[in-house]
Amino acid sequence: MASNDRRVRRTKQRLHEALMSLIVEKGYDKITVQDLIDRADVGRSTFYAHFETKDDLLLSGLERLTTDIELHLVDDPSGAEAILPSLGVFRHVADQHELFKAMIGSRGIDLVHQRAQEALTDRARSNIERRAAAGEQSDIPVEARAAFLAGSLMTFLAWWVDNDMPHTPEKMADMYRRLTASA
Amino acid sequence: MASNDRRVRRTKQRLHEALMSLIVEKGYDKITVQDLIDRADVGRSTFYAHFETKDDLLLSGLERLTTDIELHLVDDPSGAEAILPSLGVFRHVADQHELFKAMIGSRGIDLVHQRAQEALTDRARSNIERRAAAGEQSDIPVEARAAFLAGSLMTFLAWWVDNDMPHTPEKMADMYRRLTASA
Amino acid sequence: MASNDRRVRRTKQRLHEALMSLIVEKGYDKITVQDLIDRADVGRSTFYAHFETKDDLLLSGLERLTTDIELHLVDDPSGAEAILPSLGVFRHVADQHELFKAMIGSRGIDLVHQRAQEALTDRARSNIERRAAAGEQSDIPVEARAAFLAGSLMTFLAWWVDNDMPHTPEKMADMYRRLTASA
Amino acid sequence: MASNDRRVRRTKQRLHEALMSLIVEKGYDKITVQDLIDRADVGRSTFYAHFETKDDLLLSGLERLTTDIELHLVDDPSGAEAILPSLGVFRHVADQHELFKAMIGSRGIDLVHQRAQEALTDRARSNIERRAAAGEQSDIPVEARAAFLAGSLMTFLAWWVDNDMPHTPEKMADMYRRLTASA
DNA sequence: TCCTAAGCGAGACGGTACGTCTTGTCTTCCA
DNA sequence: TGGAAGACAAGACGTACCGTCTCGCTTAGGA
Repeated sequence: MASNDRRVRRTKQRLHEALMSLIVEKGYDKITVQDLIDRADVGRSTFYAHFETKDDLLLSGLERLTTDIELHLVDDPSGAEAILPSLGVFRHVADQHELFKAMIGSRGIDLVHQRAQEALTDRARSNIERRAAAGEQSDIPVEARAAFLAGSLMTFLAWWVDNDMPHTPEKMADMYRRLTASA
Repeated sequence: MASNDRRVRRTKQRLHEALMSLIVEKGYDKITVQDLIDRADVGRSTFYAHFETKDDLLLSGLERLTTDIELHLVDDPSGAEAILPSLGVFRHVADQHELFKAMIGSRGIDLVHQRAQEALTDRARSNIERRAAAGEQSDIPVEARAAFLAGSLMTFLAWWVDNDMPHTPEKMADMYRRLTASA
Repeated sequence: MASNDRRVRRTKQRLHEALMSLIVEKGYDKITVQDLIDRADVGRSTFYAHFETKDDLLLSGLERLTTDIELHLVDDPSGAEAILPSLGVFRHVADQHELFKAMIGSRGIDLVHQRAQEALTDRARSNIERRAAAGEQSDIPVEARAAFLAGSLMTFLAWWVDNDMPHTPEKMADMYRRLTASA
Repeated sequence: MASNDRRVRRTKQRLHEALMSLIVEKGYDKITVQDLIDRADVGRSTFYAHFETKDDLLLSGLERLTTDIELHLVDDPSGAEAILPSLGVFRHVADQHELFKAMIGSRGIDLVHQRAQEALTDRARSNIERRAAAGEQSDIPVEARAAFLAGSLMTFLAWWVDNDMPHTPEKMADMYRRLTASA
């Protein structure tokens, strides 16, 4: 039913918002289902009608996050094409510093880290393969290069938000580009 | 009392062994304190007399791990000096593949990942500073370089054990050296 | 609207039938409102539009039961007048053995037991009073006699259906008459 | 271990006391497990370590009740031997009027009613059989007589406590004896 | 050889969170 | 416009672990 769809969407939305605010406030691990339903003003069974577990709620909200990240993986217009153009990502993360610190910082959420890394790896792999098709060569396996590029970008992002962004997004992106120049 | 020391050491040892075997069997997260004391054949209060929590038991056993890793961070005798000479580490990890997969693989234990990364970062930082004192220069901040080198090595290790070591330690170390040549 | 009245009556009827069949199948206590509306093929809100609770549904259907019982409390034409002429009741219960076992057996439904006992007590009381007006005397209070007669008949009925009617209705009625001869 | 036995016994005792006081205060049906553990100052898991359900707690405490009742089923010293000598029981019930009203009154607890009736039936049956062995005869089956005597006594007790004991125990016992004289 | 204090196993305990279940209310759609 | 469908808030249920605790038994060193 359409009307129910609307109600359902509203309920899920409230739970996602509750989750996000609680992650920033007290950290994902300390959140209980009771916290979530109190904050979202939702019944316990309603929670379990829509999500299997707390992790399920988190993951279902993560698609937006990874989509967002991918949308920001666009080339700096002024520069040469990079395998993982990171400037947009650094800027996006800066915009929601607190949330990203709680999510992908070193004390962040494992699940988020994994998903984000997967998304970056996928993007890196397809870009590498596109270049390979265009004639570029490397004797380092594609998978290893993709993992390396994605992993070091995640590390860089985590280090950056952990230390409350000691450099500008531009400087970070520049350092990342130079450090991975050999890849 | 010497005898008590001996008994205490034996009790702790049994708990550490129980932890390690259970990590490989069912994964750290699924282990309960009850599992540990059953496996170690130890009383519940005895566990809590020696360790505050399951994490505490893990961490107290981790010093050996990080020490081990540091011991293997030695220069390949044949090659030039690297900031993070990784060959020994890849070899060491290969020797205990199952355990390291459960500990530092992408589905591994967060705490271990953090500690290992800290250890690598510390080593990287001090090596960079030693070189700086020797005249080498870089306009990328030491902290960023150290985080990058340690993080990408961890990522590489995780990718390697996740995929059940598709390459030899020598090939991995070579790839790591070349990919980080710009750092 | 007459048509609505008809629909309403039909809905109530279906719920009553669902209740009766479920009582025999799984026992009153285990029945949930969901069971009832599934069986009656009725919406949840429809149930609550007509009945406040499961007990309410039961009670509203009970009037027929007590009326029935009262209709069967008629004198055995061949015998002397009894305060509670039980033969018709035993026969009526025998006709719907399963249902009455689930309703007034010792594992039956409390509410039904209470209502039936009330009905019997009322009848006993008015019969006693009619006799008293006709000159009969007893130094045992009316209320006590009525409670006694009704209660022991209920007990007898319960014992009978619990044990799957080990005697004929005639034998039961005869025993009841003789055991309560002093009352 | 003796010490644990002592602790366990104390815990169970507190739960039984909590149950009894709550039965009088709000009625058995409205009591939740949470009420019980709050009142007894006991942890939730402790409750479930000792009792499967609320009913289990009730039943385990009921043995004392039925034993009590049986102990009071003794002959009135002054009178002739009765199958169910009720005076002691009426007196015992009077002593704990509130509790028994909540337990065996018509709005009482089904489980208790059943158990008490079983206990009375057993006693009646064995007394009847003893008499039969001594030469007494009746053409009414033993089971029917026992059920009748026990059931009518329960009814009488229920009626008495429901109406807040309108007669003395002696009067009640006397009425019961005379009403069941034919049995 | 006995004494005594610590280490220890066993497991009861209070407490917290879980995921499930049922209730009675409320909202929307549809015939 | 009223019944059907079913989402929802509320809250009790029984389970799983946690970290604390009390209790006796063992055990080994010092008297």
